[in-house]
Amino acid sequence: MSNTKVLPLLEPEVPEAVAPCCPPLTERPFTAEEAETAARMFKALGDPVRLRLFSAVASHEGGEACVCDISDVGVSQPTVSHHLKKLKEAGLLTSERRGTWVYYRVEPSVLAAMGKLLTIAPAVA
Amino acid sequence: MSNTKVLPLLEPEVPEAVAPCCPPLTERPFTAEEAETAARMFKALGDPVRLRLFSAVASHEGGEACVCDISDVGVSQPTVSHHLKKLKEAGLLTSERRGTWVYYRVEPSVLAAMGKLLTIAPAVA
DNA sequence: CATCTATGTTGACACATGTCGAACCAAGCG
DNA sequence: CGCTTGGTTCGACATGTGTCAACATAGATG
Repeated sequence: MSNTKVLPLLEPEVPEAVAPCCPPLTERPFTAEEAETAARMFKALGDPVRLRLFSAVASHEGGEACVCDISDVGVSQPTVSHHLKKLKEAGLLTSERRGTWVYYRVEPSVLAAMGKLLTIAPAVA
Repeated sequence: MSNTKVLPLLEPEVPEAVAPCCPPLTERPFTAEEAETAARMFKALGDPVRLRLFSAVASHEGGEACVCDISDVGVSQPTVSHHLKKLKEAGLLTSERRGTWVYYRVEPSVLAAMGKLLTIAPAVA
């Protein structure tokens, strides 16, 4: 074995652009970079099917759900998979295979971060 | 005068789908209609340029700004106008002409409504 | 009225996105 | 090993979207 476990960098999908993202929208005008980062998350939730999938996962027991539990949103199964992938790439969901089924889970910090974006007053006091 | 002020219905752009929209995303799976409504707002903020414009208005003095104050976001003026229109159609901004300039203003209830969508626990107690 | 400035609208175009069917991978099971 | 079930990936297609240049409109001002 020539290359065992070299280059641990360059992970395929890193939801790093989530938690410490940006100040509240009302605090000051967003910079281009901040807008780019935050818009990615809003965009991920900007599709009805994705929003239903995300809500289904987020409201499911333990903030986690099997694909089979939430794939009844009126589109084909490949489309469901496609949207779940998008949500994963946006850092809103994580997935894990356990035996036969694949479970998706929502990061609580994501909701908190996005919620802070939309606060009226930054409470600078 | 044959038709003076008849038919006050059918307004051109009504941001009605904003305030009492949907329960928190984590409360229960969204219905198709709820998702459609909420996704429209998220989608409107899902573009970096629009997010910058919205943030610029929201953070401006009095939650209101002239187009000339916020149109420095790296795109042409028609594009700015186009995005502001989109934000208006999504119910996130309102506009008003005062003399030479057009002022855009953010509805505080909108931020509150979207913030509620992203709350972790609905505090059902 | 002529004209200038500030915004909005139109038309066109490149590109991104949502969707599906078909093919493919991954586990369990006979 | 082949079959079945759950899920993803691929390829293709139609539609949506962001962008700009050109034109149009609304007030102000001379």
